[in-house]
Amino acid sequence: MGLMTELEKGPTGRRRGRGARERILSASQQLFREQGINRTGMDQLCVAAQVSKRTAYQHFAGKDELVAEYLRRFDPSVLPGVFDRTDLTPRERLLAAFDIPPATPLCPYIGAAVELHDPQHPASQYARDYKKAVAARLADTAREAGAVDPEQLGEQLALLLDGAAARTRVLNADAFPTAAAIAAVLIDNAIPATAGD
Amino acid sequence: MGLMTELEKGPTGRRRGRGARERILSASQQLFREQGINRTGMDQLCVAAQVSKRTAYQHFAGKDELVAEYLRRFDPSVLPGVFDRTDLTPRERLLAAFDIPPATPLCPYIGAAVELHDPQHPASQYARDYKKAVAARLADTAREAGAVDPEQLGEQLALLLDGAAARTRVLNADAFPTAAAIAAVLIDNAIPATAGD
DNA sequence: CGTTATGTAAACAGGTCTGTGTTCTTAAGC
DNA sequence: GCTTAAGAACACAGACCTGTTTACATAACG
Repeated sequence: MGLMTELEKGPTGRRRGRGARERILSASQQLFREQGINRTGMDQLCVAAQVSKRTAYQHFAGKDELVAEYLRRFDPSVLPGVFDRTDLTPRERLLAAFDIPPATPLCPYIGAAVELHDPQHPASQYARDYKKAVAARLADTAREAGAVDPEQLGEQLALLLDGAAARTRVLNADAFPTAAAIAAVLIDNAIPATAGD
Repeated sequence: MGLMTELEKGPTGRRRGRGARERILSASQQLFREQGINRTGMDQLCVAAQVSKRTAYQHFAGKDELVAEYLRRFDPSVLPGVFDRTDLTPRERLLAAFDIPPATPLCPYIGAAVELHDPQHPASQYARDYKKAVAARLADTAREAGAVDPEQLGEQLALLLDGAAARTRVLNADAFPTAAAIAAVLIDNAIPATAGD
């Protein structure tokens, strides 16, 4: 009976259902990425999300909370499509982390941390948590691959990812192949020839 | 007779000499670093520089030009105290690039590129030039050290520097030791045992 | 002494930002 | 059909930002 999901909009352009929050977050992902956080005003964002400002501020206490939520929704499962690939060996999974689609302009976590410029900001804190989670996941996979010091290798590979992201942004040129080449050297050095696969 | 350098200020608090421009740039270095570029207004900056806004806008066409000049004045000789150290072997010089004072919070070039968010901005263009210059200097030193592929090694080490800077910023923890460890591995791999020193 | 830069001080213009209040409209559910 | 809650539309407040303008002061130099 109930079954009212996706009823979207009425004849006058009215939008109901629970779409407002999702539309706001979706517009945030696009605009924050394209223009940056500070250069995207709430007005513009609400227009893009087809939501009134009043509604936006009923869903989010303020822009700060929205930014934090934007980051949180960004990658809820930490590098999906990399660590989940059971068809790859652990070693291949470590390298797969550097095969990112070229459409990705910049790691949003670094962007947020730099733009907000306040380590205490909720979004900055989440960016920290996320980066630690990535390093931990890499370390787990490194352990699985038989690395001598998986924590160290995980931290090293995480640094390579961040370096590639930052350098890609500054130079406007894809730096991930370089990072992948370094990763290959580190992985070969850290994993005994007889281990893993 | 002339000899009027450093006459600084008159009895009424008036400041003359050619200090205004330098004071503005000096205040920029401090404030842009502490608060970021976008969060530092020209008003605040002029107060800190003890300069009227009128004067500031006579020296710089606008904030954009000031930001570009701020970056340009930052490190005119590209990593001073690293490439100049003739007391070190080329190999040691490559590693010395990772021994940065812990007081340095973040590479201002990355910060500017992210904050300004416009690759066409003069400051973004200079940041690109600077990063390329660093990589070239590293490549030169790598060649001097006898590396097999000095261009590649230079690019790799530059990526490590940027990775350490970005990661230090996001995590609020010094990532340069990790980068130095990776650098040591790369250098050892790229330089034949018999070359250099 | 008079002229001329150079600078201060402070108001102002026009814009954008976050966030709120106010009124009207309409869908959902009984 | 009636009630209720969610949202649209829109003006507005208050702050801050970049950049300009006006009026005044003083140091250097002839």
